[in-house]
Amino acid sequence: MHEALEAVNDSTVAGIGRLAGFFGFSDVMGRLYGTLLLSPEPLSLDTLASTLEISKGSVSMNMRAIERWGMAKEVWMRGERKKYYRAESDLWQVIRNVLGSREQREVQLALNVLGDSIFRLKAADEELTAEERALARYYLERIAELQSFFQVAQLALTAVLGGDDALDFDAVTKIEIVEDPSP
Amino acid sequence: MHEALEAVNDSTVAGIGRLAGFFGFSDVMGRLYGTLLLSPEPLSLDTLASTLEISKGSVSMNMRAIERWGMAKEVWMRGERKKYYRAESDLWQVIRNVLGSREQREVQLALNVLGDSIFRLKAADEELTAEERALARYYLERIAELQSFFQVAQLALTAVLGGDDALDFDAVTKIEIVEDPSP
DNA sequence: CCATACATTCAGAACGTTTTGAACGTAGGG
DNA sequence: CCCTACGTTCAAAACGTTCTGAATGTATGG
Repeated sequence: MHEALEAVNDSTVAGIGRLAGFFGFSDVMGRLYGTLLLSPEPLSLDTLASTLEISKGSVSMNMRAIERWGMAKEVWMRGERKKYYRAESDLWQVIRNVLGSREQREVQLALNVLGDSIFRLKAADEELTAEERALARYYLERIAELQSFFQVAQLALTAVLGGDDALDFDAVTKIEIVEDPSP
Repeated sequence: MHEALEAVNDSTVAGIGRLAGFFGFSDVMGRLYGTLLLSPEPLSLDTLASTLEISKGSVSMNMRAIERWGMAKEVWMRGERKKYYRAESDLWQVIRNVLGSREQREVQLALNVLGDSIFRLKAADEELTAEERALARYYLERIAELQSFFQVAQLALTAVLGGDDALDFDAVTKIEIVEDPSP
């Protein structure tokens, strides 16, 4: 294998690991995904374990997570007993999967909590002393700002997700079937 | 203090801690910032420590980080020997500070690495066997996709940062001076 | 219905990160 | 010029997270 190819592979896999870490996944998940992404052929768990020099156990668990996130699909190879995986190569699809099912929920939850707070403060208004009432108004100002932040975030999310939040359920449910390439 | 005010304070501080964690800071930094954000008056290190029930040392170190990120300013109170802090209450300013100095760098670095990889692969092309050349082309496809992702990220960043990447250097350099409110 | 080859699981180890608290440094008031 | 009140620092401890590897589960071919 040419040195340039190896170097590029290494830095790309490492980079995707870093990116995964940024998105709140473990680096290993990213490196597994990166390795698959740069392999024209599906890879087996054993291959992944020896390539990345991590234990089989870790590969097994991380690959299941990767699969659940729609970042890779299992590929059944005729005549093989091993499990093979192929990366979902459409990066934007992967990003939509993650944003759609994780960040979306998070943002919605935050907006609910903020809405609740506003309600509580308004409901309690009558029972408050003058001093408390001033503080309540102060809270409301701050909370309104937080609300506007999360509303912008929500807008940005729905923009990336393409208007409606249609997720790619195929990614997690289907198994691709490939003919054995050898005769 | 009315129960509703306390409840709202708690959930907001906890929520901002969560948000901070999401952005790659420690939860404690977020809770400190949240506590300051919901206080009309600047708070001292001691107050913060006892309010959040964490050690003085932790408050000291985290507050310095918060200050460096432009999330709060030190406020010198006449006649007081304690250090007081006030939150930067313009949330968008805070977000611009963070995105501008951290994510921006990260994205730029990624784009550089990817550009490098493309260069390396093209430069090595002649020395490759047919098989290696096919793999190199495969890599280039995948790397091009990564590039497009980071380019979109860069666009989004410059959009939020408001065209040019003007940072608020005041946030980290100035110290606000407040008159002693008591006679 | 074994024997084999693989995948999965999970308790414990290893690791990195965060927190604490005691020791130290420093400045202002008396 | 000392005493006090505060801030800072950092080694050790606590903690949470991730990894490993042996034990276990499972399916396939013979």
